[in-house]
Amino acid sequence: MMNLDKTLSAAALPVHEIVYQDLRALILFGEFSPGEAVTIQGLATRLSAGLTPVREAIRRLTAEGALSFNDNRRVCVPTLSLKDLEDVSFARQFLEPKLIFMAAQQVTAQDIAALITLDSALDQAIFRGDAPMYLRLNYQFHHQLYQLARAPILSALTDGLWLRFGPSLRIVCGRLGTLHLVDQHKETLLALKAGDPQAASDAILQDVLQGMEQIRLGIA
Amino acid sequence: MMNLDKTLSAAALPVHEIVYQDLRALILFGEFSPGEAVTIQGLATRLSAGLTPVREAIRRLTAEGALSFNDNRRVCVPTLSLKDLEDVSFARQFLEPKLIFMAAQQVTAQDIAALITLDSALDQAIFRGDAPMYLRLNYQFHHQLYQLARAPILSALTDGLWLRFGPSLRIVCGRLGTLHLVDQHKETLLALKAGDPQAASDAILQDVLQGMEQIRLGIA
DNA sequence: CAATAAATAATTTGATCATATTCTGTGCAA
DNA sequence: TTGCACAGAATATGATCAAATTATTTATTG
Repeated sequence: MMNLDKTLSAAALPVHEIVYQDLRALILFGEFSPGEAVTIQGLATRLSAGLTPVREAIRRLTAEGALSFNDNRRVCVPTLSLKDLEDVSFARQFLEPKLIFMAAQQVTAQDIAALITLDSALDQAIFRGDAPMYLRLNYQFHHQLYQLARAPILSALTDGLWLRFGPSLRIVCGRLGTLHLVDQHKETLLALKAGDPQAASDAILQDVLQGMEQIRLGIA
Repeated sequence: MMNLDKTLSAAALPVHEIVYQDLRALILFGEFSPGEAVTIQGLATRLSAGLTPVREAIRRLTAEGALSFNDNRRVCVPTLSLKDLEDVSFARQFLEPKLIFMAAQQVTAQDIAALITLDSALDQAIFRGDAPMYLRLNYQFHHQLYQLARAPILSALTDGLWLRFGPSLRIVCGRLGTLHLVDQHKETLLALKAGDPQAASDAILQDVLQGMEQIRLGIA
């Protein structure tokens, strides 16, 4: 008999991959908060998966810093200290401008159009006060820029940082709402259209600094 | 009955942790070369472990970029392209100086003494032409510096980069020997003793640039 | 007939699960 | 306070199935 999954989805991903993505989304956009405990069996039940795939997904996210493996062998979502936030901020401050500089050098009109669409949806989410959607789209906007740089290693490093501050960002948004949020996406897009890598890089740096400052205010 | 492991080793680490460390060492210092395939069952046999712990270790190292997960669902040690090396180099160029700057601000005389011991052993390994030992000690020297910075997130990022260029560095050493190797460890240690964070930071930057250049020459 | 290509069988490897074992912390009793 | 038992959770194994690779055979063509 033919595999239904293959006909419906593109590639029939392994369960451990699906669990990884689901758990990742739960941490970034969902309901897992800093400090919250994560049990293997709980996740297996929740996502209707076996223990082995869940285990694999957890190890992966632990390696990325999205989860922390305690001495008790228990796993939880780490709490970001102010010191940690400074470290993340430092890393983002040079990684993101570099990525966007590289992206700007090879971006196509089509790529820019896609980014503009994304940014419009983002604005609407902010206006509606739809925090979960804002979180998703904001991440997606940045993530898509990373992809355009075609620098897999730097992209992976930068992507990984989102898992560190994601849960805190979510808490901040939940507490303060979305209406006050500002970004430098418009400026970045203008620089991309103008084919000015340096300006795009500068705009993103401002965006990063603003974003990190929001979190600092939120968790302080 | 009492667990023997606990009396002998420090903590009775889980098998998946031991497998992780072993496999990590095999990639960094051992015999796994870029492009080489890694099979779950092969590792399980080799390390006398079950499939699940091996699986977990592999997922962890995949997340760190030490292994790559192909479309075939097979796993192998990735080959570092010149472009990749540039990216790694870029990241190291700002991460390591930052870490060493922070380390220099809180390093103790005891810490410095330990580093000097390490560096002496390193010199001897170079003199003896003992490449495997050189690789281990060189990594350990840097790793120990990272620890002193007390910046877990930045340390983890930087540590992870070694897994990216480790296999290539090993090949280069095997091909060119160790006698021509140079580093800036002495200068770094002097700056640490003098309590001069900026000088230590500068010295490490030179060390990183030299190291990356060695690899570039080796894989070109 | 030789050589290449296609099809098929055999083997290896990966994915997942059910189950047994070990570990950790907690509450209760001495 | 100390020791013990128990519940919840993590750990680890081997069995089973599915997918992919390799080897073998068969077919086809120049």
